[in-house]
Amino acid sequence: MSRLSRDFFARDTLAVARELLGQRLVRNLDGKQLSGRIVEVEAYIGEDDQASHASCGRTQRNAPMYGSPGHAYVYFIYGMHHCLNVVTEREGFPAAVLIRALEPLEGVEEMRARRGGRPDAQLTSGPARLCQALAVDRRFDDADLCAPDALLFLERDAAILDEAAGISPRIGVRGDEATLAAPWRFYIRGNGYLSR
DNA sequence: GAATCGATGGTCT
DNA sequence: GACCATCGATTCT
Repeated sequence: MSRLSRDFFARDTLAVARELLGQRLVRNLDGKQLSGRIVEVEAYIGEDDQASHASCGRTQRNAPMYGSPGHAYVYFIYGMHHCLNVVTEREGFPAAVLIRALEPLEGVEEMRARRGGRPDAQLTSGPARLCQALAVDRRFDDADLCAPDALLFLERDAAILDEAAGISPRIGVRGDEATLAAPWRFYIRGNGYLSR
């Protein structure tokens, strides 16, 4: 199973988001491997995207979005949750793909424990849920997901056919009409681990 | 099921 | 001091 390289992420964000469907997110936790298949993502593109954390320009918090593709942008939200993004496009242009849901593959028992024994359908079906299940927090902010020794990385798996891929506006975002309507959420139709 | 609401703290103006 | 790319419990229909 080959890892996704930096070249994969250094492209148009919508293309990266679409092609991340079906790929594996892998976490090495104390030697144990936890992984899941990506089933839902959202794209955040440039400072003109009102829903993006970069819409007000560069700050200390969103700096990783302006950095090198293939790095993580992990932010803390609502006083208790973490969310994981993968940075895309060229350095200097703020863009990223938010990983919104996974289908658990390896280390499911560990995920159940980390998620307080909740039903399996709720283990990784949300951006903050999957971070809790895979023990992803701000220690991974700006981490290089393409480094050979990365503890968090992406692996190539089967591509998702167009007829199996759904496209919709993003969830939970604020902004003007165009922002709310932008079809920048991608998901695997009918998958049991979607965030909603 | 759907709608509503509180939790809880980092970040930025 | 306001806001927040969420979650889970509670309170309805």
